Amino acid sequence: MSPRHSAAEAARTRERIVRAAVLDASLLGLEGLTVGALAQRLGMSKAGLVGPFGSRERLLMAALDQACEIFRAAVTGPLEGLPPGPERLGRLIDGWVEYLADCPFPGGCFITAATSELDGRPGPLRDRLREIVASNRGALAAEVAAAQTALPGPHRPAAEVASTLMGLSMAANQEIQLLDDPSAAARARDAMRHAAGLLGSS
Amino acid sequence: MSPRHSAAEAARTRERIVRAAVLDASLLGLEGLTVGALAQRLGMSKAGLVGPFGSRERLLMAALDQACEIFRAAVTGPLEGLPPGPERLGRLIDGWVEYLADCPFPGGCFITAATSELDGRPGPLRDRLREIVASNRGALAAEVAAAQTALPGPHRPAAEVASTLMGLSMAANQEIQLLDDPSAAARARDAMRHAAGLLGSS
DNA sequence: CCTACCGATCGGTAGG
DNA sequence: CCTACCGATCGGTAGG
Repeated sequence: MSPRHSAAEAARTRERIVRAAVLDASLLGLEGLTVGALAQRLGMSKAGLVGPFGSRERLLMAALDQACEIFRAAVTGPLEGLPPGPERLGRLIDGWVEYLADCPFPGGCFITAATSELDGRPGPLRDRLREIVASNRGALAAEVAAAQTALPGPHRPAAEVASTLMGLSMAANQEIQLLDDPSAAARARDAMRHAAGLLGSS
Repeated sequence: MSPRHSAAEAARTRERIVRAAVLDASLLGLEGLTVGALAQRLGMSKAGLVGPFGSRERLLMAALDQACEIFRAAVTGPLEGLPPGPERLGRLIDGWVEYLADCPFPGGCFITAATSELDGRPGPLRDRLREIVASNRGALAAEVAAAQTALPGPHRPAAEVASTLMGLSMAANQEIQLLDDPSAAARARDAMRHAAGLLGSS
């Protein structure tokens, strides 16, 4: 006979809380998330909500990690098995733009928003985000470098192309989330493919 | 004989409050600014701090407008009198990168941070920010189009180049504020000049 | 997982 | 511009 509260049940509760925390933090920011409001929305007490994490800050950390996981599942997950090269980089760009245009986060790219919110606030959350962003940037520069070896030169420095692609994703996010510009996604796709060297010079 | 509290004195007080509010909001976000903490830092009462504005939200609006003014004074102000064209666009890029590298806001570009914070929160602050960003984007696209007429073609669409420049500024801001990357400014300058068509294809 | 509570702080206002 | 106060809410904890 299983206990009233099995470990699997506790894990499900935890996951349910984290999922709701990600949605709240996407709209209100990590700092704007309050345990009282989140508990009320889930029909739980504040103690029951924070309990599985120990503190609000560790709940925020779990939400940040979950957001990173959602990003990876949407953008880089579908590339698994494809060999590095122009084809893979092109698909990465398409998936990235699709992620921005039909975003799993209601408030737009979670990582971009967290960057602006946390970059001036020293602490564990900022440290973790810095790791996440540095890792994503490094992986992106490697994708660019791999594609360049199969494309005719000369090439821009891979780090510069990676910066351009990161920036274009942030610009598209702003155009979609703040400016409600319906042409943002198509423009971002063209600009990113061009910056990556995947389009002719025409 | 002047009254104890002249209009000029009131204006100075107001300006002093707005200046401090911009600094606080740059580090904590507009939502993170609290009138109690700001009043204590200025040695004032909460009522005295909010009084000249009527409410906290109108103080935030004044801070947003002031931040926009600071950005313009730093980046587009020095271009006054220069005719549109490649020379002017190049100087704009240089001033923009300099603004990001040696930023008048302690937490990095105020407008970029406000975008991420406000884009999911309907209200007067979001509406005002949207006007500011749309205006800046439009002016930038016009600068690009003017420069292109004096440069050998073919050209990328001006709106696409404007998106790329906006994005590169955001990427550089992230690299400077979150990643502490000392090569960010030089890379951003090269990438922006290249995106603007101001560099050869070498 | 809950109730019940802690001290602190929130934005705002009355009255001067 | 101040003091003194309002009701509401904050994150957290004790005890079960």
